[in-house]
Amino acid sequence: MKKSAPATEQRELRVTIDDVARVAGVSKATVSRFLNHRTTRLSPEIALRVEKAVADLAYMPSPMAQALKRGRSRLIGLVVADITNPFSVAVLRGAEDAAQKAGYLVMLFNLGNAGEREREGIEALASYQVEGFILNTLGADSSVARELSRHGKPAVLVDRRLMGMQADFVSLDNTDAVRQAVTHLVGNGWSEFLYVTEPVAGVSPRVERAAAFRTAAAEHARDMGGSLVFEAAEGDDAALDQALLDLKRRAGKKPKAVLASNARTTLRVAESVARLGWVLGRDVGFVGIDETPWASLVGPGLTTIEQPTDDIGRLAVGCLLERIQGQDLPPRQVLLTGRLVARASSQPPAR
Amino acid sequence: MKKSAPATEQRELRVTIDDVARVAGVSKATVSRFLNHRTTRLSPEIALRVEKAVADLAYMPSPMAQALKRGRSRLIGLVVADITNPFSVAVLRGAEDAAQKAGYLVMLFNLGNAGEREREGIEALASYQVEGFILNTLGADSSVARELSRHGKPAVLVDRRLMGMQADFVSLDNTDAVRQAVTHLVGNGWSEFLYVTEPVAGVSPRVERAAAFRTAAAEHARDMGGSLVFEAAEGDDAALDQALLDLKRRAGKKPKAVLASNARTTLRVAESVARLGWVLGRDVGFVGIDETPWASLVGPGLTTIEQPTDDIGRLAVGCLLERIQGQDLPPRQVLLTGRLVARASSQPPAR
DNA sequence: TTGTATGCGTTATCAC
DNA sequence: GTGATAACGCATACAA
Repeated sequence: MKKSAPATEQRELRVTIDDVARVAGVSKATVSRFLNHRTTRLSPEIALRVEKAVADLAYMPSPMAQALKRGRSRLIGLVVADITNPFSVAVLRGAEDAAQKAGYLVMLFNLGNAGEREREGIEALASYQVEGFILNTLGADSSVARELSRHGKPAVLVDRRLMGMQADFVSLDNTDAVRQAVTHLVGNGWSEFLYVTEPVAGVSPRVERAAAFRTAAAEHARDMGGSLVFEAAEGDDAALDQALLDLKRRAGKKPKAVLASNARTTLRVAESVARLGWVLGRDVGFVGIDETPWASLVGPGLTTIEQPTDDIGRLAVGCLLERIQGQDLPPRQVLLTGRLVARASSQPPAR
Repeated sequence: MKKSAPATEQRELRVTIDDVARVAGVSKATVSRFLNHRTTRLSPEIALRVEKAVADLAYMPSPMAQALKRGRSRLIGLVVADITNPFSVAVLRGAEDAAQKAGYLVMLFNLGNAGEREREGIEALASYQVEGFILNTLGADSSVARELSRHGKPAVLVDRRLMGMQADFVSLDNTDAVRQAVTHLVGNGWSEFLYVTEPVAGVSPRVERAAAFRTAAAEHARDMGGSLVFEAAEGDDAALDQALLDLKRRAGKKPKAVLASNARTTLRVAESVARLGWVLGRDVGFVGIDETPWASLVGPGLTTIEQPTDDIGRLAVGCLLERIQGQDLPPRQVLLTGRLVARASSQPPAR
């Protein structure tokens, strides 16, 4: 019945371990041993026969069956808050690459910014026996931590911390990044500052960066006029325009600069500046977190802080694999430092 | 032995169909039927018991085991040429979304532009019993078509055709898109044209768009001065600068315009224009294929042709699911029309 | 209508 | 050293 291969319709030609065993004239146990426990000694002659059969049939074990048996799937689950976000994609790239190199495949679950689906995503991925998670979540659903530990599978957080979650964490060194930006601008002679961020709302990188800005501002107090943090609500461009106008009024004749918390904010600030008829780097200094391919093309070129996104992804799966391999370390934090890419938007103000 | 759950170490608390059966006081066959064949009539009383047990235990079938048994995994394999490419990501987004809604999960394999890994990717994904493929490949490895039909699994091509591959194909209507761009520019009074593309090298969308440009140029011959196609090699910025200078010389006093084949090309053209000290929309008209978040910020704003990327992804999995459900249709082509987003870079030339 | 038994492709525990 | 054989969790043909 198994041998009947109708030539008309191409049937499933999956080569199984039984086929190999039959061709090699051994039992499947032997084949399995040959494949998995290279240590145990097989008689050379048999080893050769098996090896040849495997090669001839181009046999590849079914990861599904393996997963079912051993409980390990060589799969990594990646839950991402918003695949539209270039940062997420960059991390994904690094992660997928590192995973591939380690013989793992990535299963993706995109939340589309729908926080309530976090549990759903983890659930779905877990059901496929992923061996661990990389989470770039919204942190909206606090039950995620429980959900995760319920499965007892390792997880590493990327970019965003999760309250009540004891796990490895890989991210940009936000404090240092903001400090670099402020130091750079102050050093170039800018003195009135506005830090623009998406609504903080307890999202950890936003919280940290805003706090870092306040700290840095305090550190540079004697070289700075004033500093303010503005939370730019999603669609409210008018408010952002107004914040910039306020900055201008506040600054008077002193050179004013804006610091944007990420690429999306950078976009919005650039648009706002354009609406006001200002020119970046002339009417207002600028540094934005997140390097982008278009940074050099906007105005006179935008100074940015580049995140080592690739490394973030790579290190995230690195951490994860260590956990998967059973190492029982305490939760680690991996903070990567950003790199300031200086362009004309932050050059010393005229006069 | 199964019942011994050491309280010290949280053991695998995977709920299996056996657990449900035990709790409900029925056989696992009954549970399975309740879950899969809602049609077959169970005695209401038993159905209720099973339902309650499933709910109480929060039972979720193991997709792995199901896949092993039925040969179907509710998994879709997505092979992407370069996850760094915003277009790929946009498609991925749409695809992942549609897949999720249909109860499928996406397994991702990124080629990182390494064409020789196409087979590897398909192989890896296939081994996980993905039910079908969505391919946005490089087309470098011609063995891919064979590889695919070997597995007998449906595939749909996105954006790039594959030689010798009979499969569904979803893409932007390249011909129409280029025609829109040319018509728009000609209508606004631009007359000398340069079409800039990445090296064509047999890559189908590049071929098609370049061809479409030549056709459109021919159609508008009486309103156009001249038209040329330039293939911008990867790192060779000087050549691109020279091409633009040639365009200028050729055009003389006539208004000259550049058409960029995609977002990456747009970036390079914009950089080149900046190097030459020109201003888009004034010294040179411009339209680029691919809408981007930064299009409005470069120069006076870049006119673009927006691809319906989301729909492309969505329709791709739509096609795929139809195939998976066994419909035996002839290969289809789904061509989606782009939308011209007019900005100042293509406004009628001064004078 | 429900239960029993078998097999999907592996790995692992026994015997031999 | 090697080969039966029993799981892994599930779906289904068949028996009841």
